[in-house]
Amino acid sequence: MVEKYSRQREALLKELNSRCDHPTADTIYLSLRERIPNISLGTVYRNLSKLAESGKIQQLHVDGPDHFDGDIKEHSHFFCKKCDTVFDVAIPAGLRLEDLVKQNIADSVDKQVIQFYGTCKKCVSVDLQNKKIIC
Amino acid sequence: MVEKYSRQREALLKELNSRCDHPTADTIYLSLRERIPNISLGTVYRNLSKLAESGKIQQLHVDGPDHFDGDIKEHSHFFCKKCDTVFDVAIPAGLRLEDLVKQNIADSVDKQVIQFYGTCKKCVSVDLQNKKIIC
DNA sequence: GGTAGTAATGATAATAATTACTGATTAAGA
DNA sequence: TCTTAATCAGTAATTATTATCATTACTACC
Repeated sequence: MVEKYSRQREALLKELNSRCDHPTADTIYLSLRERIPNISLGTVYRNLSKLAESGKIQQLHVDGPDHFDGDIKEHSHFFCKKCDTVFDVAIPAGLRLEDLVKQNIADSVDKQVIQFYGTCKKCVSVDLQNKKIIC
Repeated sequence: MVEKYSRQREALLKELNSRCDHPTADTIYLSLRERIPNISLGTVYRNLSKLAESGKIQQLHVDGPDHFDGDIKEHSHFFCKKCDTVFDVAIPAGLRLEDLVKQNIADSVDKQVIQFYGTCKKCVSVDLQNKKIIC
């Protein structure tokens, strides 16, 4: 399936790259409707998934609806539980993570979550086995 | 609101502490129904929220439904995108994070997410201001 | 430029996950 | 034992997200 240009997807990416907050799908939808009045929420979700899957944006799973980030450099986030704002945090190597956030953004840190996504060794070996059986 | 003992909440916590996977609310619900046949899914959600809020368990926001972890020590997780399994990862200080996961669990790491939760400086200063006005 | 093929769209329905409501039950202290 | 308030089961409602489908609009080729 060859990806085809679409005005909506382009606007979505531009919107996400031009703002420094970390909007939800709905926030982006409301924002885009000013320029593309009849854009549909489904189109926003569809393209956000597509952009996230191809690595052009980041999708952040948090309390409540997902947030999206146009900055794809590896970096951390600080979520304020009170005002629901998402802050960017750049982590220099060799620094205690929590201290860093506290320097500029956080008054207090309750919780720190580190997550990895990828493919586990078991799944890869199952793939190899299946290959053997088929070929 | 004084917290009152409940058989259901106790069973929930025990269940979560006795298993080493990271079940979803629904998985826990199905499991508990064997011992408490008429427990309701609402009760499971209500108590999971309560336990997570009071820090007795961890709630993991990921692709798809949330997962829960009875282990509240600070540690990382590895999510296999293929089999949807959640692995625990202990991170010794001073080690490159990604390398560690790759040692035992991961064949490949596509994405690493680091998240902080807490209260930002702005919110705290707003709180102070409000206090001034009221008192 | 015309047109065939197909990805993408808007509108809406459907699903999944979670939360809220309600009247009954039960723990816990007086 | 009596009272009160937290908790429950059952169910309805809400929220976030995904699927469906008929129509639109990119793209490649003539």
